[in-house]
Amino acid sequence: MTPAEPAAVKSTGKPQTPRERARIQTIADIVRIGREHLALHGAAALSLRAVARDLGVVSSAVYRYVENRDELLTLLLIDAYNQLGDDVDEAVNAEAEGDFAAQFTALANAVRTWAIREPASYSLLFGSPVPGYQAPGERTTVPGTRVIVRLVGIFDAAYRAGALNDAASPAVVIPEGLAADLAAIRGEMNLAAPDATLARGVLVWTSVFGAISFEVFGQYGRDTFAARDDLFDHQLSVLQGVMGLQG
Amino acid sequence: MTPAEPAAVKSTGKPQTPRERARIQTIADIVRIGREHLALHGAAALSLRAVARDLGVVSSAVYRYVENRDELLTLLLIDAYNQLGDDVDEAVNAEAEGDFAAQFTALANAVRTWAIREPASYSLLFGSPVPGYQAPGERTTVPGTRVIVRLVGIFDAAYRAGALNDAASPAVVIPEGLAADLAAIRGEMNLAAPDATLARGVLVWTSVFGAISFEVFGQYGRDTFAARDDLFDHQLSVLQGVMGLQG
DNA sequence: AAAAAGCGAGAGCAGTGCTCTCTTTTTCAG
DNA sequence: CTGAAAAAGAGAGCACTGCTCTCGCTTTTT
Repeated sequence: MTPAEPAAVKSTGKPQTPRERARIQTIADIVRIGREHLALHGAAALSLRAVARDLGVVSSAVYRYVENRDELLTLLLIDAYNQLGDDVDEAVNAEAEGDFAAQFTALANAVRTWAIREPASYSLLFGSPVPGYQAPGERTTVPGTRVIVRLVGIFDAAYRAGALNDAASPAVVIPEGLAADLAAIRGEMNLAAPDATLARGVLVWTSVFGAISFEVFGQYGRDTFAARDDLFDHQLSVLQGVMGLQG
Repeated sequence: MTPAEPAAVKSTGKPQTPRERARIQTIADIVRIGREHLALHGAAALSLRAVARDLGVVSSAVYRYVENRDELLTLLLIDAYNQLGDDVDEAVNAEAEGDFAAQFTALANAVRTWAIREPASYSLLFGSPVPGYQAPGERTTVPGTRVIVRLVGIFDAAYRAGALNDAASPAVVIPEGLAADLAAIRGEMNLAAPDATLARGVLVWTSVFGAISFEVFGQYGRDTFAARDDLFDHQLSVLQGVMGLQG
């Protein structure tokens, strides 16, 4: 599964002095404790003072390591993105190279499993934005796009391999503005798939996260769906059909 | 659009004494101010003391009207659900009675428009749950299900009218557990549509909210999609195809 | 008119984020 | 090896939060 030790610490070469090593260790401890508090009480209840208590240190001391509460949120955000990315990569890599349908299913199931296991982290990444907190794009963009990059990679590889059934997308017209956006994405990510395929990929992407969010955030009633695994499987198979992925 | 005056106050008959009328008015003021704070600063930053200040009263006085912060959240939750429900009803009712595709599009666009206009309220309803806060089902279930009830109603009416193209759903097998859940829903809501249709309806439901959440929560990058209206329109048309709704 | 209930003000408690100063410890340069 | 510099921890303090309690005052009810 996911490693227990957070790796959100910048490893600029080898740690030299013992003080530097201690500092890195302390930051790692703060992230670990913060992750525990996040899992137990949620993001809004994340308190630097409580982390300091668990660390066995007075509250002002943690400010030597973490600039403020938002900085800790950023560290936890990056940590969670990488946990999720690792899980997804592992699951997708376990599938046969040419079995794009299985890869898609594995990716979606990995996201769902992680989300159910770490609902607070999932909320932090994909839920309502924490008020007053703006994630610094230059630090979170790369880990934050690992899953979507992987998903798009699967779809594009499937397209290149001729594994996408074009009959699934009839005469759907892509408006000009959207086509421009998609062209930019295609260029930036070196994709081959045409507009209709990319647009459907976006829909599949949002739909997968919509289904998972409904489950994690409790939007289905409490007792509406008992067979949630079945439900998700079914949703995936329909989305697979939307994509034209032959199962 | 939506009325400016919140109606989340229980109107048990006519207000009798002036004190009772003043009380109802004060609660309405608290909800109105709370809604403003919610829109400006988000749910987690909603402070009873700040509401008290805006109300021109000392902080402990609001506890005469609202049991605690969670109670205020519940009032705002109900208020927001009803705002959204009113907007959706109005939009759907404006369409021709037999034009189910237009009704579906109107519903989805109404939700999206409201969500973009009131992102904090949307987050409260459909985002990460507020930690430590559990919405009291007996007060929120009815307003909270207005949209989905309306959506299912559209789909079921379309099915009864023979307006759903069954060719869209090939040999998709519904597992036993999911079929049981769907049967329970069908019974409870007096539906006629078969399992495959209901299951697709659930997918469409979660997909619509997934797309809106991605937009409102900023999950697309900042500049990834400039033509967001086009994108949403396209997603709706694909989902319409998934449902087999003839446009 | 007297009793009861409702209401607002104020003090107070425990918690939060964050800053500042002071002291101790560690690192580094000469 | 010694003294300066840097880093770290402790503690006090400020402004804020949710919430409780008590004390008077006003309105309603009996």
